[in-house]
Amino acid sequence: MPESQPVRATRGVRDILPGERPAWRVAEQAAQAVAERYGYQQLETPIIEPVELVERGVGEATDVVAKELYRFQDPGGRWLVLRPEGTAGTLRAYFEGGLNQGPQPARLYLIGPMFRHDRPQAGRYRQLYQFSLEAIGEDSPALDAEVIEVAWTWFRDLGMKGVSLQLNSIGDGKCRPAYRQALLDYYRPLQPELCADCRRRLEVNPLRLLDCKADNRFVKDAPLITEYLCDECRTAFAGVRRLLDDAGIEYRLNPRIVRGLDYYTRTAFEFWHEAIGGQQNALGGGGRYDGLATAIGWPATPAVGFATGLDRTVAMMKEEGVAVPAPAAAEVLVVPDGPLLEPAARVGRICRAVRSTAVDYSQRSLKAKMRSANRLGSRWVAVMNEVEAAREVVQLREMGSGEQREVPWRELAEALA
RNA sequence: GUGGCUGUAGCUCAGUGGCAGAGCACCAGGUUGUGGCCCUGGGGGUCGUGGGUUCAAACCCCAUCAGCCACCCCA
Repeated sequence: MPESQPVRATRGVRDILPGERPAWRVAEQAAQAVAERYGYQQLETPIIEPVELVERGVGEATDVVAKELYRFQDPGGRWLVLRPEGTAGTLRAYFEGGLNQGPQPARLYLIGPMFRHDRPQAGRYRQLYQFSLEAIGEDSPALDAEVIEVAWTWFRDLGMKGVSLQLNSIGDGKCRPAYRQALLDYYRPLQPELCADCRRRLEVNPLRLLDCKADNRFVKDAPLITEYLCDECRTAFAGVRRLLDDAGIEYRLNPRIVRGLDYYTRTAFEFWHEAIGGQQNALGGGGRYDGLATAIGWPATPAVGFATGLDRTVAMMKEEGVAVPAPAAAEVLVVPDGPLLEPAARVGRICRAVRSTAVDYSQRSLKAKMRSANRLGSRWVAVMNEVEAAREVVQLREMGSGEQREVPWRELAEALA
């Protein structure tokens, strides 16, 4: 009888069990393959980062920082965070690791867990996994188009169909202030009618007013950022669009895409999936973030990138029926009939030279062991009793055909080859 | 932060006041060394927790905790 309630995983996180891992592996390997095909190199950054990196990089007024950050003090009293996204850390590593002194742009990608303490629900987790990719150190709009193309190709390689690209430009430090003012001029008179969140946004981050679903009716007539872009931003945006057109990548211009992180400038985009139940339809997003480097105290450096969610992508693969065959846990199962631990372990070792092999050390009936062999999906079973162990032979059974023959241990490698 | 729904076996769940159940999983047997289909049996339950009502509570009431879903935001 248990002493108390069984310990379960903490809220909003989950295990990715062996049955699901093959689909994850397909998604991850496709990500690596496509990124590397475009000349991007993998990097890993720490999951813990100094709190300043995220507060100054992502922006203190964003939901991600203001409400969702896992923030804690380490035993030495330093304030740390569990990274909520990968871009700020990647840019930090770019400088600290001297990648800014190599060929530019540095093309980098990262696959790993991120942490956001919001309320969990379908498709939304407190530990989520992202594939993110960045081109750092050059401001060509061709790189904006390139990173979009990488993400686009990744979804296509995975066999995903219902993905759409939403594209916008949100200007830069030069033209955004004017637009910001225009937004304020438009929204200020409406203030009494706005929802509580929007009244706060009005003071803190007016761009995010466009994101509000509750005040949809006001968003419709709000001024458009694209009307306020400066010449440079306008030219850059046109360049991105021409490159996407030329690449045959379809997109929808969506002036309401403003992104939830402060560091974006100019190009902003999101990938949506026609939501299959639930509102968590964003598969990824990104854009240019020329201001991030200075925000975290490094020299001004242009960069562009995206982050995509593996959790939702894998879920959508399943929804779309993308087939991922699950390989057998072990191709060979060694089944001793009786207490024959050493001989069984030895036979296992022999088989492993050529095939993945597990050994059944249980004391159950032979019938029960054969049943598990069947459920494991093993292709062969090597059975032996005491007499056979003494003679150093096994009965090698092929589960598919049911054919079985006696094989000496020394010939097992050939028999399984 | 706000709302809705749900907590019963390892898992998925049925059970609306009167003996705590099913399917799956697990073990054994049917078959004296041999899997899949089938059949039989077995082990396994503080009915989330605490209190209340009642002759009697998994069921009704109160509280509490947890989970899920949704708003919001995002991947």
